[in-house]
Amino acid sequence: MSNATGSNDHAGSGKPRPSDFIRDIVAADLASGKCREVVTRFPPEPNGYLHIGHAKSICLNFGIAVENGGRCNLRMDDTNPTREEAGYVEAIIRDVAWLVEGWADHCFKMKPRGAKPVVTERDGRRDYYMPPAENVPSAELANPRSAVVEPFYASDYFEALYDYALQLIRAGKAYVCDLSAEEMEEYRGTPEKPGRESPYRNRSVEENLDLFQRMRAGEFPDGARTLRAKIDMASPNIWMRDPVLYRIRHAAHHHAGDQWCIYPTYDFAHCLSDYIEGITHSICTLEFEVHRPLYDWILENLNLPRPLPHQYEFAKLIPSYTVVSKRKLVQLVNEGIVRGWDDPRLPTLAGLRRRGVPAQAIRDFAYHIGVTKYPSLTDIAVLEHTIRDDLNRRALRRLAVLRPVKLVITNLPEGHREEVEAVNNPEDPAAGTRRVTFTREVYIDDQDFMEEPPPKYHRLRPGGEVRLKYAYIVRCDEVIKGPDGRIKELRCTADLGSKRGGPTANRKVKGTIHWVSAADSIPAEVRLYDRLFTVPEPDADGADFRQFINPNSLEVVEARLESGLREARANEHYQFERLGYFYLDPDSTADRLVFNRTITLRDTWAKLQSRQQQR
RNA sequence: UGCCGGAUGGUGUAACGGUAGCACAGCAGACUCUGGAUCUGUUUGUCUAGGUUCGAAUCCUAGUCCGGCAGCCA
Repeated sequence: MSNATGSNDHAGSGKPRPSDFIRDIVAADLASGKCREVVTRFPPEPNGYLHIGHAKSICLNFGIAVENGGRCNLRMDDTNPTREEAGYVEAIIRDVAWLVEGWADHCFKMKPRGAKPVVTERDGRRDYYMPPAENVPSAELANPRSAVVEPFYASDYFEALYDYALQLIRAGKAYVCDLSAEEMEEYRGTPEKPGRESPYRNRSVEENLDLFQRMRAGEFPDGARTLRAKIDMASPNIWMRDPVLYRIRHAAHHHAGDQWCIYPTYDFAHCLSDYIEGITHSICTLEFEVHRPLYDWILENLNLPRPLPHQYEFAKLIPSYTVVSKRKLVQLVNEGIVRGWDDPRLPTLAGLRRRGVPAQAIRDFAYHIGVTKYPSLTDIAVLEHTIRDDLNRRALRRLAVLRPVKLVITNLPEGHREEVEAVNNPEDPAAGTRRVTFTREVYIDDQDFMEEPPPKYHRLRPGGEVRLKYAYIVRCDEVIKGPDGRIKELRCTADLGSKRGGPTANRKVKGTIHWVSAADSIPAEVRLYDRLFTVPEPDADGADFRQFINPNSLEVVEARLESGLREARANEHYQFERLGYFYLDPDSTADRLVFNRTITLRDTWAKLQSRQQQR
């Protein structure tokens, strides 16, 4: 098939375009001429924050648009006024724009602010169509309060949906039902037993029309009546047993205001929203598979003039060592187990972003996990790998000491101070070098010295040698302890000829450790994050996931950073050498820096050590 | 036990009747002024039983196991 209009590069990763059963269908539809352009949509309900699971869906929907020169609409699936809030809409726009920026922003579609569907006559049939805004600068797409564009909203189609409901009634395919919720449940039957027809099922068209109009006019209380599709109460598929299309809810809507007291259900609104926007491929998760016959039934019974959208289902992401369900995320936030929706320990896009995870790494993750109909548990190590892989290439290297121990070089004069040259990124020579101040007294990390080290320990020990990165090889002569027995300082002598370019520079020593100048470094708060849960599936078998919370998911240390980090920038990713990747937190102030550890470096020593301990 | 869907190494995925491949994880080694990165090697797999075929992960039959569905949630 042709790539003429699409990118052959997946998600900006340089990897070949992916292939999966949905992309195969899209390619076949294009090849057969079943559709000429590809239009997808990402339809979150604005009642929570987007998370890594949504990222899979976003990458799928936007990816298909990018690869085929199509477009992808961001749509708020907001048909239930009692659950949804405008505040979430802004967060969703921000997260989506962040995730697709630089990759799919040209396919990312919103609509002119305030626009409603265009009404036309086609072949004597009334038609509603909601086109996207054209030529929108990407800054506007990323601005949740843009004056020119806004997302698509299912609630903008309420008038059209009402009209479609009227058409169904007139065709004798929908009726107003007076059964209470409890009665309806009873009439519905069970999966094994067919349901019974409602006594209101055979009302006349005129009576249905009258009643439905009065439902809209607010004549009945919540729950008094519903509009139902007239399909088949004996269907083996529960969703075909005269499903509810409209319910009465005397409640204001976050977007539509207070003009409605009847609201369409998901099943009625979703397929028609897709149609109205000209969606070709409506991609959703597996739990909607059994709804597909209803999706098709509604569209096919409306005599619509344009091509109909089709629904395809894939398995949603289940990541290990975290939870992703809206209810559980809300619980973590509301119970104060984490500090908010953007807590860096959460799998929310806002949390991952704050932690320092690049959007590219999330897109790479989506690429690696693939798309199938098999509901699998995905090892979070795959995400950790794509994060390290991306950050290794781009992060600026800096020196920082998390748990400082003083090291004094006795053969250097009091007040000695010099500058050494340090590499900014060994993966990227263009990143250049910088000067770092080296002094007689430095700090090293307490893990880099042991009085009685285990076998294979390559770092500093009494009488042992180690290289201070970019500076000298030092030998530990003496360990000075305070009255409490804790190490106060390490007294060392340096091999003064061992600096780069010096006569003994090429001497081999087992270990190289990082350091910062005692006098020239700056203090900072560093937040060390670990997985939020201690088990791969914290919510398996209906167990209370809170019992598996990792008590050490956050550790705060008072660190010392090389002084150049005073100018650390937000949005810049840093590697603190030998420690991991770090990212400036918005809690930082002018005189107090706060860093989040995005992720540690791969640590083969730690692995070796834990294996030794297990023996 | 109704309907819909699914099953390939430890995990995730590819192979579209023709050599079971890739990634992550693991293990072993090389290299290294990051125990990082990089490179090399390597352990482990087609749910079961029949059938069709020169040939089956793939097609057929039967079974097993797993997931989803009985909101006026999405």
